[in-house]
Amino acid sequence: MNPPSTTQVTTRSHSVALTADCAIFGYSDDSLRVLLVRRAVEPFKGFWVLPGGAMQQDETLRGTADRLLRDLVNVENIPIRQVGTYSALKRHPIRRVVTTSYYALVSPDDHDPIAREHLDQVMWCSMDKLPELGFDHREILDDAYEKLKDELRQQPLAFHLLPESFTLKEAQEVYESILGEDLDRRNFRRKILAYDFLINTEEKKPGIKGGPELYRIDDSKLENHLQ
Amino acid sequence: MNPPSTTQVTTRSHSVALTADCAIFGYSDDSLRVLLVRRAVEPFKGFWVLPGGAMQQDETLRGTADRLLRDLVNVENIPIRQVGTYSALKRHPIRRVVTTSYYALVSPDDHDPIAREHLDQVMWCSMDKLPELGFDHREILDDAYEKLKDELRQQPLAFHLLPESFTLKEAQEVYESILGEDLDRRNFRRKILAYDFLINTEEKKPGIKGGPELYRIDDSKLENHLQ
DNA sequence: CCAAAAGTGTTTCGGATACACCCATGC
DNA sequence: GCATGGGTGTATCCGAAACACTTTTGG
Repeated sequence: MNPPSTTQVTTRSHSVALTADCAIFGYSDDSLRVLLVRRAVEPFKGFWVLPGGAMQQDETLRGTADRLLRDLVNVENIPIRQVGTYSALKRHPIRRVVTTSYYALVSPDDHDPIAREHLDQVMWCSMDKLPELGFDHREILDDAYEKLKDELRQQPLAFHLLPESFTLKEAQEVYESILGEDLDRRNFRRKILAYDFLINTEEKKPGIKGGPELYRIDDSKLENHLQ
Repeated sequence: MNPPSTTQVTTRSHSVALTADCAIFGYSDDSLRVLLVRRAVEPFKGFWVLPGGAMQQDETLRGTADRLLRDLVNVENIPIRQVGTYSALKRHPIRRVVTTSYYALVSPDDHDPIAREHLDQVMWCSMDKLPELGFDHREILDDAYEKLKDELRQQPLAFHLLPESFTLKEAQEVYESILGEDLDRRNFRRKILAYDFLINTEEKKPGIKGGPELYRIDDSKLENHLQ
């Protein structure tokens, strides 16, 4: 049995690299998607992976994740949550890399830019059709997706995946594709209309039979429901 | 906007130390307790902190946490969960230390040994009477406690805090002190007896009016309910 | 005008809560 | 024997789930 000296940092750092990896979720073309990037160098050259980067000296891990989001999708102040930290010995085949993962939710209003420039190196990949991922990113992504599902059941997060105005049907479809289950239309409407952050714009979405009403979010009120 | 090169580990490690800190919870003398150790060196010399240690070269963070538990309370194979990773720039005043926190639940059958030897450096501190903690350990402990509460509401974790045999009243008291609310006796009994992992030992606990029945856990069945 | 989708209310069910009496034991 | 705590069953409440018809619009 050791004395409490175990509480000190007694050992040298073995040049462990610290990184942040980010599962950036979006919703488009009727499916939940995650942003993947293609590795340009070994190891796992040519594999798709979650975007990630090394934590800089003057940065927190959260700061690293924020920076990735700025660089890749040019957004700030969107919901982002820490998921977990992965430290298996051989998760990176060459050197010791410990990574902390986050997930983030971006609206389709924001996630166009990058797609045009690096079509061959970046993709919004449907969660139904994931390729093999490099490193342990499949496990990291699965954990992030599970956490997203857990949180969505407890708070109305999914609206961050919708454009500025949307129909309730569209909101329901986002919920359904994240949770992977069908929801009753009337129960769903009742439930989310019970919140006070949905504003009926009094406009109707053209081009769709039935003439569905468009809603938008009162951001300041939505914040009361988060966390 | 950066190209996907952000996905590579391009920067040098700045000798960031990686540690694991552990909120080890136990239940004794009618209250939920957490194991604290007293810092023997600067910074925060003399302050109480959560037990923690540096991740070794051949170790995962989880391995570090397991080692702490072996050294401090001499237990293995008890429930342990990762809570979060803390990377604020000045959380350690001298060097950069990033820590990943865990919480663990130990039974009173296990948590005697250390207390005798290092009475002045280790204590099982009631969660109601926490001293000021060094570093950001108060925040880490609060987060761990919140996570414990969340998980307890969803799965029957608290039995790991009880001795081998116990009365339902004792189990209820553990639940009540973790959740911080009073529970109805009959509803509580109904709920946990509905699980199949409680075995009535047919013995009664002596020395208590009413002659309460003693129960024990069928570990293999309990496992079905965890995670 | 007809097909497709949107909008709306009520009933039912199940789990959680509230609650009161009898029984066993310690002193 | 009496005070204290243990053990048990039922009525109620509330949120979730199930369910069908009318209205609006596009073609």
